[in-house]
Amino acid sequence: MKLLLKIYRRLFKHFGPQHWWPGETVEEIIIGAVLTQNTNWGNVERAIENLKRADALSLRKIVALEPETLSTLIRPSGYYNIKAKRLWAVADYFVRRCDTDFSLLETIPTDELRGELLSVHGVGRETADSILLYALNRPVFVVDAYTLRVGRRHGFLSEKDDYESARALFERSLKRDVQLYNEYHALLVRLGKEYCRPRPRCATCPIFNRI
DNA sequence: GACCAGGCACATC
DNA sequence: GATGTGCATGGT
Repeated sequence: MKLLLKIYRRLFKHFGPQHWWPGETVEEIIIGAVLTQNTNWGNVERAIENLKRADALSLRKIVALEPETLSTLIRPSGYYNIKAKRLWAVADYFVRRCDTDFSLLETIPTDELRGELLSVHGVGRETADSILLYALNRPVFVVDAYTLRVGRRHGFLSEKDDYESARALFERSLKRDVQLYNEYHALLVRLGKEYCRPRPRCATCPIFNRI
């Protein structure tokens, strides 16, 4: 069996399903994908809670907010001035593109949609791919800091691997499956948080030591 | 107090 | 194309 599938099965057996993305609606997932950039998810939840209380947890509401109001609401998620601009740009894109009726995007090829997202200010590869996979159910493998750290430390990625080469490895090693990509990424984050931290280095990884 | 957290744009070489 | 820097809150 392929190594990456074997690793997935071990992770799943050890941790169980992770129930990602932790968001109630498509729009909440998109908003969270921007707010979580280089930021602890707990802080993102506070920001989302603020938006909810202000009845502004929707892309249409966000484009209508004053910049200062938006940055104040999302303040707990950090980088709030920058993220206010990014979140507004993403909201503006989806409002213009489909008026937040996401079913209208279903006929657009994934690569094309990815290109559009990457052209939006504040949307890089991980944010684009998180939106594609978790909000729009496209089979794109999301790479992040955890993926690279786990992969390099345990030898299935090299130091020279970057975002795109890591994504290519996962996508050619696994069947093209939204649910599999969803769960796998979430499990890698879980492993990265609990065991595969920057320091101290984990001496007894419960997953990889037994492969 | 240091380190970390589900990145990105921009400047500079 | 590679590398460095600013952005900021809140938990450990």
